[in-house]
Amino acid sequence: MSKPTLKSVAKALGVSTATISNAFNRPDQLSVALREKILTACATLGYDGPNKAAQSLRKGSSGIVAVILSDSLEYMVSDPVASQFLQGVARELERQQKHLLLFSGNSTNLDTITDFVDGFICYGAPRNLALIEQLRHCKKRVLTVDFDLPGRPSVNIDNEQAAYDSAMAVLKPDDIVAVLGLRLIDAPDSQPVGSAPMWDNQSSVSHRRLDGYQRAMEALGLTLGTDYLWHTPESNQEYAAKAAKAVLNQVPQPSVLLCMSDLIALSAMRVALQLGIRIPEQLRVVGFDGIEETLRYHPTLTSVWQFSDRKGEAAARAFQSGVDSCQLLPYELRLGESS
Amino acid sequence: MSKPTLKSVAKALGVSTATISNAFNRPDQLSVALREKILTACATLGYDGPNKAAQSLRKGSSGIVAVILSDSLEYMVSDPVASQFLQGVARELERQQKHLLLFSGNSTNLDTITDFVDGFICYGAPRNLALIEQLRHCKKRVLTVDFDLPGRPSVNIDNEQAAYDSAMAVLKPDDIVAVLGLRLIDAPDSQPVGSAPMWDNQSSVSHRRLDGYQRAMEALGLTLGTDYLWHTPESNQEYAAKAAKAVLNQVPQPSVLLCMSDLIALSAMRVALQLGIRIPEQLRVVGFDGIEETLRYHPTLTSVWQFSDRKGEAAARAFQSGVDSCQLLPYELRLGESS
DNA sequence: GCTATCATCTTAATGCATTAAGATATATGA
DNA sequence: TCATATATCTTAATGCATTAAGATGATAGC
Repeated sequence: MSKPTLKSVAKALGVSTATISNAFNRPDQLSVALREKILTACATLGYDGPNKAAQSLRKGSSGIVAVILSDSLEYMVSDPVASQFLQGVARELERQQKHLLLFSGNSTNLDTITDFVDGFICYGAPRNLALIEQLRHCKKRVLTVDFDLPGRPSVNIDNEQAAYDSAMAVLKPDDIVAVLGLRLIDAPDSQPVGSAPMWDNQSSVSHRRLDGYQRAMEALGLTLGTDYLWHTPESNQEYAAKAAKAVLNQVPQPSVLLCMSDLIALSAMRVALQLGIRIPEQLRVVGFDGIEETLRYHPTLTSVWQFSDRKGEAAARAFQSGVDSCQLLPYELRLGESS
Repeated sequence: MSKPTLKSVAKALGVSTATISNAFNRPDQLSVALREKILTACATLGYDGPNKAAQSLRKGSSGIVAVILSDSLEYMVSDPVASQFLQGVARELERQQKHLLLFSGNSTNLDTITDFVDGFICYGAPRNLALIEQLRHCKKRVLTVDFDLPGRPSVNIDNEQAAYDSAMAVLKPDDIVAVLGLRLIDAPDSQPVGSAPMWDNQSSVSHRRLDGYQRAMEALGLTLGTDYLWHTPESNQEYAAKAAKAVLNQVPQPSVLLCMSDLIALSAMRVALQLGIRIPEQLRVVGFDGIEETLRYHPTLTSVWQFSDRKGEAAARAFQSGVDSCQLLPYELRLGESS
């Protein structure tokens, strides 16, 4: 005996397939008695409802939402900001009774899964540029987070303004400023951005934040020295430490470190302490993101809290809603002992 | 104009649908010239290959493999052992050109996705017992890791033997032994297992490891005191610290701590040092898993390395192979400064 | 008693593709 | 030259279900 299908069940009961389908999908379309009968029959026959793949083919939607992570799964999962975001998405999707398909931004090909999903929530610009092209032309719903795709809805915070706010809260007129963690393309190690920068053409959040930092500096008549702006390939301990070490050994020594993430800021503070630099007396540090770990660390970090989990929820909701607007979420500047 | 389909493309070119299908799936079934023509026509028409959902329906396989995590996504992602495993699975699946669908062990219902996937790789016993029942009767391929399901293939290490080995390498005839991290069901906080234990009926790895620890103790004529065996709900800092504190304050004080994970062991060592207990002079500690963090910590930990990433790869390979055997992977006992 | 309405069920078209088996035409070998 | 093999393409059955529109009989209203 082969697997039971709508058809086989219908035949077994001597009713039409439409009726069986209705028994599962539109109970008001048939009598209660018959429905009961059908349902019990299904149970004994081992039929557990309409095949979802066929359903998806017919209805044109599967209930699966793909989340495209900018980098590899492994990296994303280890980054507290990203995994918070993921948790938020997962939570909201669960509410909607939908499913989450994780997709790496390193992948080359979207259309292995496009047909299975209702659309894509794209978190950050995918590492693989080909993916961006594919997302542009994708026929399914696409919502971006932390980066923009022309004509697509997005969820973000005002990175420029937030960076400006945090810098303004910390900077003084005679500061020497360094910025850590600008994200360049195809630069595999930490390095100074230099005078001929390989600008990231994807308008990543780090560039928006840099804009904000620089606006604040201009407001105070400060300039950013060439070797005081560093790229890091990822927000991790080692890359950040390398950049921090280099920058803190510059002459003159920076008095303020504006960082693109809390992880980078934490790492930089550790380096500073190792170098015997006192925080905040000799060096003030500003982070970005707002992660729990900064609360347990001393000195606590001045940072922009963007509540990534809520961002995840908002993204999943916006995806579901079908609205095509670009949503800006609130952020919160929290002053810590580091400034 | 609606979306192009196999049919519409066929009509546009004046050939049969079979030919179009063959152009994509079986190039040897048609002339090179026609194939070229079809492919370019598809490009201009905006048809990018057969719909995968329909394909999956027809072929009966989708190329998507679901990984069921024992706990919530959030927890799994924060546990280095689990996320290592995940990385391994992701890596191997990528090689196979398959896709990874992450599924939480807290979920209640499998059949929302069953029809979309080729099967399940189940990592640890799902928190939600209903899932286990569903996996038992699941018609798709199911492979388990770190726990067993009758009649299903599995990938694991010999937890009992590994635990035995590590304990034998550390224990001395007059030791006072404590065991930390047995996993009970439905016990939400750290607690002594006590004399009337709520045994975990799922043959979790922690029980196998306990078996090994106890076999080693018996071999040396040692017994495990009632309050020297503690449950923790998860392998995290707080739960572990609570258990460790309690156990280390027992009289007589334990001289050996056999832990169910490295995370627990690390946490226990921190507690011990805080209590002024010297390691390994006054207390020897044994972990389980083998995680990078233990290498950076001093004293380094004696532990069983089970190489979770390789386990992930092995699982994905075994899943793909279709073989129904229960595979035991090698482990490695590494002695550290903690013993 | 007759028609309009309603509840209940069926028919049949449809979604998008795969694939075994059949149909042509062309090339091959003796 | 004729029969056979080969290359190339088509037919039609199939996978599993949804859903608008039609059929049937029962109920209600007048």
